[in-house]
Amino acid sequence: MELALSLGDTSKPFKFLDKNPKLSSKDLGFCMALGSGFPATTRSQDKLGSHESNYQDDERRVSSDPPLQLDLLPFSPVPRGHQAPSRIHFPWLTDNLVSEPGSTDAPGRGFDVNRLSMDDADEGAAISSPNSAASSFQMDFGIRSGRDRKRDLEAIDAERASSRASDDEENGLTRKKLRLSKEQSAFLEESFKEHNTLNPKQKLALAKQLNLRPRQVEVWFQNRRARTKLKQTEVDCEYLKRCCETLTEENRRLQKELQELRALKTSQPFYMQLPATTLTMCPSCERVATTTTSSSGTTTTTTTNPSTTTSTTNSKPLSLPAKPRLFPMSHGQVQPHHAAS
DNA sequence: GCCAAACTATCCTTTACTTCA
DNA sequence: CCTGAAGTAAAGGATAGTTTG
Repeated sequence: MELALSLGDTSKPFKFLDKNPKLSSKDLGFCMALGSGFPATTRSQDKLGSHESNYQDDERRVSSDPPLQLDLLPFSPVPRGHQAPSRIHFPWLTDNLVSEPGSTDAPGRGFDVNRLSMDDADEGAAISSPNSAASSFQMDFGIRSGRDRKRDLEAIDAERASSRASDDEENGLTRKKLRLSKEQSAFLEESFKEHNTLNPKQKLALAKQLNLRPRQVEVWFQNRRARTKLKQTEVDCEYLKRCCETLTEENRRLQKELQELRALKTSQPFYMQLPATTLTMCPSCERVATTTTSSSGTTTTTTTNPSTTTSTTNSKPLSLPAKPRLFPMSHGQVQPHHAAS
């Protein structure tokens, strides 16, 4: 079990957005322009650690560039004068990222949650300003299912936590650990399926989409990679354990077989007069065949019924995948290998 | 071209917080 | 309500690769 790793180029979109109909076109219908300003992520840098400053550098680097259209999402920007596609409303998105569907408002304008349609409500992902989430959602709870309401509350909590975190950071206090919302986690998870590492642009794009700091996205991917590795280690461990058990059992069986052969040799001395027999393994089927060399020099590969030999009556196949099976099968039989012992 | 310092990204370990049984 | 286990966000250090002067 291996994770496919695709380190695409920076312009490569997240393919899951195309593949996942739930998240594609209609739902994730927004594009993003990274321009000169990053008001949400720009903050004082003197309190930041080394990692933090790295990402601040990233932000500065991007920020200093001319406005950059990221094609991380399913459709391209709508040309001036064209009808904008419908847009999804992520609760964690700020109103400066998403504009109302069909609205002529440019992104960056305010968003009125009261204008949400029922469809939007059913998506359970109404947009709101992170600073006014509670009041906005309260307006809508009357028409929401309990589950949607719960999700909304979770989103609000996440937003509040994020807001608290930012405030704390700005105040120089230690940032409290926040819990990512289910939507944020799911989105990150989908991103991880596409790329288990991020380049700076992807990181920034994800951070902006999810209203997280780039450092949070980075840390999430780090921890996610660690979880994947841990899981893989557990799987490997389990496999090796099974292999060990199987081999132990096989060893036990072969020891028993050896004892039986020795007993047979003692009771039937004429056995020693048989022609020399060697065991060879068939490279294609990985089974043992018996090759007997006669006194005249001709060799014959024999296939005998295992049931005629007491030493093989209790043979059973190993369950190890793709491992050589060192025991006689139906078309080959192990003859007593009576070396001088 | 070589080298050392700085920078950057990632991994690993640990801590602290949250959730849940 | 308390508690321990599990999950996970986050911090900090180590390391390796890259860039720069």
